Amino acid sequence: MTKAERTRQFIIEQAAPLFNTKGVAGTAMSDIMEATKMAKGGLYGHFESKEALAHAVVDYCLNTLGDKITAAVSKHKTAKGKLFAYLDFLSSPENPPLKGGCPMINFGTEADDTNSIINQKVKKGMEWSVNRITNIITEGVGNGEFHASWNAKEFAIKLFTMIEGAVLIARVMGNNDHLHTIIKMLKTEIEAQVI
Amino acid sequence: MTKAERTRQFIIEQAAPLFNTKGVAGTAMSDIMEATKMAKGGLYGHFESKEALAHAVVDYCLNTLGDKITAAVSKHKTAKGKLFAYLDFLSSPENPPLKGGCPMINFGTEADDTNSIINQKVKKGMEWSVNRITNIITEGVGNGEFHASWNAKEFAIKLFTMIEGAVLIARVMGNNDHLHTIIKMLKTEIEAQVI
DNA sequence: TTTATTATAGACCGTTCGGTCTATTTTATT
DNA sequence: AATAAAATAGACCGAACGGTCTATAATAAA
Repeated sequence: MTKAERTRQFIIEQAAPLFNTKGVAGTAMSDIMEATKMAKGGLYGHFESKEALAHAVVDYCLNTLGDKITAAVSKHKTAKGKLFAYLDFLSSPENPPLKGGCPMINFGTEADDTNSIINQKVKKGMEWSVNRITNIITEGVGNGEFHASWNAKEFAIKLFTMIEGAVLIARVMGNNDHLHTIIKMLKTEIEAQVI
Repeated sequence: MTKAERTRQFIIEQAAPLFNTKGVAGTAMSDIMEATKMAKGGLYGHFESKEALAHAVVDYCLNTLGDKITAAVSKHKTAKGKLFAYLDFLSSPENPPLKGGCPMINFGTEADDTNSIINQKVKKGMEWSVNRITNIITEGVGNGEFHASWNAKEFAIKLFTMIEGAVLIARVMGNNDHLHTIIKMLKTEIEAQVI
């Protein structure tokens, strides 16, 4: 890793929480100068525009989140264990994977009507998430852990939808009461499919 | 309604789709000047700041949405009919209640970390929404339409969470496939509680 | 119709925006 | 240690930002 690559990565990491909390439009390059303690020329030597930096930050946030989920999930061997780990991972926003909350919600909401490149990135992230959950369930059905009649894709959509909705609501409400309620319900539904 | 009141309302209505699609930070007063065909002085005669206009717009969006839902729901007499009307109302974003999507998602996401006044407004809107759904279910349980064992509050939270999640995902994905799946599932769950 | 009041246009203000450019420093190569 | 290359600081730029102010125009009251 060259110095340039390290500095580039450093900028992304410092900028990520700013973009994720204040939005792309709400974050100024001067904010990032302050966070990195770098001058303007230094930043623009690594990114040709604020837009380009925003793209790198979105990629970084999405990848970081995915990696952390993978780490949490892959600790378990059973499909049920993996699904529960996925849910538990999200239910402890005291130790949040990323400052500012879920980047799919934040960047997705800001970009949907105004920035097709970021919108596409988030879309891919969402598809990837649903597919990951679907695969875990399919696996569990395949090895006899869950009832064969369980519609993996449909429940994956339901789970992902409920999680995203609950995380959004938790952020706005400023507490995790509903989030915990939702996760409890999802766990009950999963449990009901265990043979 | 005085002229000033009418003009003020006109500005809010023209500004609402802008704030709701591009965000508060992403919308400039010059955008609103263009939309209203008014000069800067005209706008600032009715609102002391962009922030004050944003507050009025958030109130307007939330109230408009609430009114339209009320209108759709109150056409029906049974609790099941009301719940279905609520779901159907949201499942036709071809005829959206508001350009830019759900204002609770849009303003809630932008404001959660940066604007406590708007955050509070959205929070109230969410609590109002959950209460409204809870009341419909409680009513249905009370008049023997639904099973007495149904936990109204819990299902209301679940319904609202799934709807918000699904609307968010529909916006990012650019289609309503998952939204329809979710609504179908919710209708099935409601149906299962009908006596 | 005159008069008092209100609403509006648009020039203007200081600040901040994203972005450029060059001189200088730091790093890597030999 | 000398040199070539890369990285950085910060002055600078024009445009756009939110906001003010005053002269004028439209409205309402008499």
